[in-house]
Amino acid sequence: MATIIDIAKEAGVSFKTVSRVLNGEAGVRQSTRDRVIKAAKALNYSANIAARNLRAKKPKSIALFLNNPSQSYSQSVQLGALRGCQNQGLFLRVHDSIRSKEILSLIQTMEDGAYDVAGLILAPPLSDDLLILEAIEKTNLSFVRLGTEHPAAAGLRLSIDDQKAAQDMTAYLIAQGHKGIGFIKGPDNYRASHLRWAGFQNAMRMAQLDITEAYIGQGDFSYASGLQAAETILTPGIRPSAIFAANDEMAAGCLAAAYKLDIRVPDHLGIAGIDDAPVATSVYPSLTTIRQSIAEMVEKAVEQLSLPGDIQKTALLLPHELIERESTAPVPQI
Amino acid sequence: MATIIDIAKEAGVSFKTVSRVLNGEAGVRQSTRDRVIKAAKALNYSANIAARNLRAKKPKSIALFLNNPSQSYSQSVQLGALRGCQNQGLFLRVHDSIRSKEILSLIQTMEDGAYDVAGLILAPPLSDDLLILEAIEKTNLSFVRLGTEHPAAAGLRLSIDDQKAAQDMTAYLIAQGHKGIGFIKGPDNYRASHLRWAGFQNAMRMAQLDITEAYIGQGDFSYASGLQAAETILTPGIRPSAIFAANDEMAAGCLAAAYKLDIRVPDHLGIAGIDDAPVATSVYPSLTTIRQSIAEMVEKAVEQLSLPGDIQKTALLLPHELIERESTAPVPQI
DNA sequence: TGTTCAATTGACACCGCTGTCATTTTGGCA
DNA sequence: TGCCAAAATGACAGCGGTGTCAATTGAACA
Repeated sequence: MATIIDIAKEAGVSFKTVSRVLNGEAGVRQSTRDRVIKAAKALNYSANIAARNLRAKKPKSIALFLNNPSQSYSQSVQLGALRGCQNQGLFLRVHDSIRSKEILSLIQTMEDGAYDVAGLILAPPLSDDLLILEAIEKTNLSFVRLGTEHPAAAGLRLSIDDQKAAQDMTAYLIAQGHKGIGFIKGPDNYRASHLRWAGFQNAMRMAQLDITEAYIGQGDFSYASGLQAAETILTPGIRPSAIFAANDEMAAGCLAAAYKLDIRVPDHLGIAGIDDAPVATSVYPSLTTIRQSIAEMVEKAVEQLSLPGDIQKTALLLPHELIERESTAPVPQI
Repeated sequence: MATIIDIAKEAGVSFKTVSRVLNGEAGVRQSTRDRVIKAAKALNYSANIAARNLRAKKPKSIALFLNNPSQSYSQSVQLGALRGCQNQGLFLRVHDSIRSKEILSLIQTMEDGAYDVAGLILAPPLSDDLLILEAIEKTNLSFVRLGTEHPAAAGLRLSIDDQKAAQDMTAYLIAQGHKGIGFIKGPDNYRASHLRWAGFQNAMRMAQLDITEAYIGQGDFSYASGLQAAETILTPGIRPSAIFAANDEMAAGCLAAAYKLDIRVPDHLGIAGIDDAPVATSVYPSLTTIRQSIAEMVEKAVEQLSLPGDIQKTALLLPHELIERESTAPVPQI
């Protein structure tokens, strides 16, 4: 375990200069810089983040607020947050499924300096909870909102372009020959729900297809809700030829409903979701979906929060990708 | 953010004494100890792990070797490891699905002091890879092996009682009235595969039921392999009335096979798995399974490795629990 | 009551790094 | 060539703890 002192000796400079180079500070001659970098490489140096943070008096934790019914979503978020914190040498405090009131009082405590938080991360649906947002805005805490682009509050917003994603998927289904397409909405308190719904409507309108009221269901992003909504949609004699669920867990629920009602997928019913959750490839048929890398998004969030200076107050749209799997197929031409 | 110095002032002792109390060291009078603890509580003190590790020169990382085809399993392992490392103030280096040869050379590097590793964690199937185990034993690195109790090498072993778990599940199926029970084995290079298979055999023998060769399949713990194995088992006219898969992903595969072959679950076929993976509750019907807390197990592994002194060289068996869901039901009496 | 030795407690350095500020080089220009 | 400001570099303290070892205290005993 080489230290900057070892490097200093090796390069024949003071350890402070090494510190400068390693932190990319200005005021070091290029030739010196090169020498130091070469020495660091030679000694296979890796910084002691703990010591660095200690002296630099960086805040030492990130608070993650989580309250999502989807287990896989929560897992991904936590994984990403944890990885990001490791990289930045921060501690993560996960606050899972606690009531708004508790969150409010926690925020107050943090504002008072407890836990030495660098910032907060709000996962949906908390990221659009006006009560909470308002409370945070009153403090001077930095925060990142996940899965929303709504400018309801300051703070960086990180999400995919939900509307475009849903539009893409709907267009894909239409291109496959579907005309009567059902949609299962996410819960109202998620901003993404509205955008995905809007994207669906957009694509339908652009293709001059009607949206049939009876084909639209309401879910809460859980498997059970998808199952129930799909059962309601599919039970009458006239049915959609495809159902697009606002997330994968609900899409898995649709699959279950189809199974119960003896409707073959994808032959008689196409099903699509969003998220590319693990479940998408552990069901039969595997789900056509939109991939978004939740873990990476959260990792990025942590990174932003650990940066010095104020956080950007803009929305960052992350890329998404349509993944074609077995749950959809071209509609046979009659 | 109170420091030990604040506590020292509050309690009227030197900061060194505070340090002693906080670390549970001997040689502090009980009355002093009480005073310090009271002061610490009053100031809502929480230790700065970074500073502590810095001076105490604790090793600063844990290496996790991972090579598991099951995504959810890998996720859980990582989540647990990451949490454990956070608590101990350690860094985690995840080495995912790399070849044995690379692992070997990595181990060598670590033995030479690189990364300052406190220890290694081997997730199955690596935890029973004799080549790797042999290489590690030659070093003086501590290590924990997950999902195995086989004394093939030193190092702590952490797992559930796989044999007992499989036996429990089989007995449960038998109690439901099943007589012809199929089994889908895990891959040979997992110790747990053999134990689960043995547990299945045991329970069948104890119930004086024959094991039908044609009802036994071979999988690799992946969804696809479960699907394929189940298709083979279920295609002939005579079929088992239940299939017990050695993990949940394969059980999900069985469900898919049943669906493809138009066999209703649980009415005409019972299906059970092991793990209580997220997928168990995102398929229809939801899977009867054995719950084991993988994340907790790994968290415990990290804890063990961060402890000073040599690691125990025993096997620790963690509790498991049978979860009854929709994929199994009593066999109707004729 | 004085002495002794173990039980307590405290003083101080230092872990690896960054912040501050002083010092040394450097290059431009008269 | 000499001078000076700017650029480059270095010295040193200190972040919040722990390790070492010395100093103090207290109880037991003479």
